[in-house]
Amino acid sequence: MKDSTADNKKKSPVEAATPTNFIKQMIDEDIKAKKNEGRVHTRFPPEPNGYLHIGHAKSICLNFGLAKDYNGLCNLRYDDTDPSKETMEYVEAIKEDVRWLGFDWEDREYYASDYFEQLFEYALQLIKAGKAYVDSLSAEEIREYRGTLTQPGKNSPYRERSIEENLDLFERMRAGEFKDGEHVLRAKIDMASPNMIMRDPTLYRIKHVSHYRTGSMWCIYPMYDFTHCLSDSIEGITHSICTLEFEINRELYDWVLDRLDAYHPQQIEFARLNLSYTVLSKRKLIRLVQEGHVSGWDDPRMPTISGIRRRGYTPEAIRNFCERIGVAKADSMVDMALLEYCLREDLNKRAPRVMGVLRPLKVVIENYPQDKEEELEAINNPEDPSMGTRKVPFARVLYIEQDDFMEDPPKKFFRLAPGREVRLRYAFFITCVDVVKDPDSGQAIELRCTYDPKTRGGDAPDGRKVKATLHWVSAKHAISAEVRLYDHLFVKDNPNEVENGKDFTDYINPKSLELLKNCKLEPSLASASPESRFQFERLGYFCVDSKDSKAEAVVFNRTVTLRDTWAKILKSQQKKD
RNA sequence: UGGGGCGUCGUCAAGCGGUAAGACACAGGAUUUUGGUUCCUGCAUUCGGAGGUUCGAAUCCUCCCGCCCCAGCCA
Repeated sequence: MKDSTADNKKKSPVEAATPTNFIKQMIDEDIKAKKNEGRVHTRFPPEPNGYLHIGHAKSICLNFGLAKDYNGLCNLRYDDTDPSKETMEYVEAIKEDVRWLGFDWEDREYYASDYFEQLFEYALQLIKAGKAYVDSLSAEEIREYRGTLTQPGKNSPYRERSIEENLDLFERMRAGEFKDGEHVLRAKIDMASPNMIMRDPTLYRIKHVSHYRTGSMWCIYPMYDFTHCLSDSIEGITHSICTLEFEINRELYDWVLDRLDAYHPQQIEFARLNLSYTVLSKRKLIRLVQEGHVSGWDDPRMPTISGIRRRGYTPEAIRNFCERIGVAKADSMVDMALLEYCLREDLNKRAPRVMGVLRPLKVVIENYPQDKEEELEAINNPEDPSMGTRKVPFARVLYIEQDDFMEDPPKKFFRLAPGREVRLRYAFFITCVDVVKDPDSGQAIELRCTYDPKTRGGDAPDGRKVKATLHWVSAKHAISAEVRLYDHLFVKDNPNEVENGKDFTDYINPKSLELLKNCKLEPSLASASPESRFQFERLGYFCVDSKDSKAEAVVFNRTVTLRDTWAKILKSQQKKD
């Protein structure tokens, strides 16, 4: 019953609808209540101080996705208020990543730094309303005055300065009359608030640092809590979606907007993504890069968008993953296996199949004529007949995978072994008649086989069956390539959980990268362009490395293996022993 | 020991007072020229725990337990 009707049934609009979540429910209610005239306007607000990672992808998909679902808009806004950490390099990288993921902010590319003048005006307003003051305590003193989680703080001796004095001091802060740290502008709220955030939070600090966009225009910079809510307000954002750790900041978000009588967006918090076998905190990712545990932000083992892209992931797979994991408020750790499932699902449909031998074992077909060669027809993608076929050259000397031969095979191994017949995919049945071994190691270095010319294409006219089909490549025609095998960056499912005296870097997987130098690939791959993806049959999905691959020295990255039930059988058998 | 949040299958996650969706993972089986794909089948008498309200509770109330976040002039 596998007709198109059944397929259509499966993808009926109801079932294909993106899953609901608590944010959509809130928006639905807002729309019903005619809030914001039914408008939906979100924003993705990265700080350009690092590269985007898969956790950001969740936020990007959420924000842009909501805008799309509700016929609204989503802005790209850089939250660039700390000039000591932010650079143009990051701005560019972020744009490239968001675009690659498939989202478009059109002309709405904004920067908090563009609002500095307006923000300054707002600060003046706050001072005039008696809601902010210039504090001249040192950073350490401010910390002491703040109190603790269980004890209230105490008021700064500068808290009651006159409005005039505050105005004067704040203007002079801007004018550069003071050194870093000499004064700060603080909101006058409540030093005894049970919410630490509300104990007269700092609004502006002096930093004689050049900003990557505003240069030396400013020497005072607004803090996040002051900037973010007002930036949202200025842009007419309706729903300001952020992660859970900002939940306590919402009180301040609302406070600022209320004091200033500004348009008031709704902040909504959701749980950030955690993924098993990797880390997703900027601090940790930056360490991996700086300490050389990886080759850079775009190392294919990194959970960064650029790393994942270089690894060979598709934007479709990532978007699908973000949809499947859902949006909620409970802390969660998503299984990497789900991401890999989404990837395979996508690649299975679109990646052309090809044959490549990673660890070559020479095979000589004894009864195949010395100088003969022929071309066999291979299907490019059994999942998609429209992708057509190609010719693969066959000759007397071939390579097969070392793993596909065992001299003394265990029970369930049904690949090649002495005396056994198997199929070479799209080619012939071959039988192993002899094994040439290295005299020192005893390792098989060459297999002598015979082939059955009547099985050309892979079917025996007499109907006999073989239990295995192997991939192979003609020695004479093969191209050599470097292949990089990647595995989880960490051996621990949650590397954030560190045992006493250890560091998360202690859990880095020593085998996260395996370099294979002398792989043999079918000749059609010689012209593969950078970033193009293939399925190496029976092995996994691979892509041409975007940085290191050259026409004369091809480099492939293994994106992900195929599901491997044989490996599972081996593992469970090993466990039994 | 202050405040804010959160606890539904191994992992995500629906559920919104009418008797536990779905996905991944896992385990079987079928089909297969990829030990791939696809297709079947199984997988929470129970929702952190204990009471209570109700004809009826994962959903409402009370208490308890556990986990996360906050003491940056970071975001």
